[in-house]
Amino acid sequence: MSRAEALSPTRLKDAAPLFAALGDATRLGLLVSLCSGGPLTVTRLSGQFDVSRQAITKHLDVLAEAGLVKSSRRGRERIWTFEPKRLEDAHQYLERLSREWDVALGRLKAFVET
Amino acid sequence: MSRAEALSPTRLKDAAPLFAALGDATRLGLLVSLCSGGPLTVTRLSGQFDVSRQAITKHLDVLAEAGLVKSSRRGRERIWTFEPKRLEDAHQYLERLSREWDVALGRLKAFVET
DNA sequence: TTAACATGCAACCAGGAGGTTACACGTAAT
DNA sequence: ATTACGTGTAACCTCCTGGTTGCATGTTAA
Repeated sequence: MSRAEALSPTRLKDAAPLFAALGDATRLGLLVSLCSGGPLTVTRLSGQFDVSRQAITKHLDVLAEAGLVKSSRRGRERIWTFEPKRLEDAHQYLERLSREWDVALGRLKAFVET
Repeated sequence: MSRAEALSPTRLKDAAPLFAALGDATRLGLLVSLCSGGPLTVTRLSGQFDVSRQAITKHLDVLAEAGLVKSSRRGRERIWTFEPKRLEDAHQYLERLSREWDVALGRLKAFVET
């Protein structure tokens, strides 16, 4: 594995869990809250949604597993914060795909013109 | 709904199904195949994966539902092609999120400096 | 016209995802 | 010291997802 590959997963297949984590309306809502509302606690977050605190905890665990959020304890409460790095990864995956597409289009154009 | 909103869904929540469609390794593989390998038929595609043709069909249906692929009949076979538009949408959703994050950081910085 | 091929459709199955309720436990506030 | 609060854990439920097999149907080729 090269250094470039170590920085962010090379294979597109590795992006699947990341996109899966983004593929839920509640989780996207949580990300937006943490983005714009700053670090928040679980009970605070669950006040903004129609599901129980425990359900929100599960969603946050999924986001944490994907590296999209991070948590830290402070006294009896746990603070959740947004983690922008992995979002950049997802961004790059999409760009890689569309680049591949553009290359294919280029090949097609070259073929047609022959 | 403004014209800009009509072009691509406004609410981030609407992005969930799109990301969910991307959140599966097999489906990402299909997209890559269709991107770089050009339009392909179902049986042709299923040759590249370890699952049955019917399973691949289901995945293609999911991708089509999300607007990521398109299909057309030609004789007895159905040709599947990549559809780059929605990928651009996903791209924009991610950018919107990170922009929101940057704005929040800016607010924090302004607050600290006061 | 028959045989081979590509697809469509339906039934079915196992496991995981998203949700709930109930309760235990540590920490803060009065 | 007691009460209130925030969280963690566990059991449970339902529904969807990803997968299978079997068979029917339409289309091309020999």
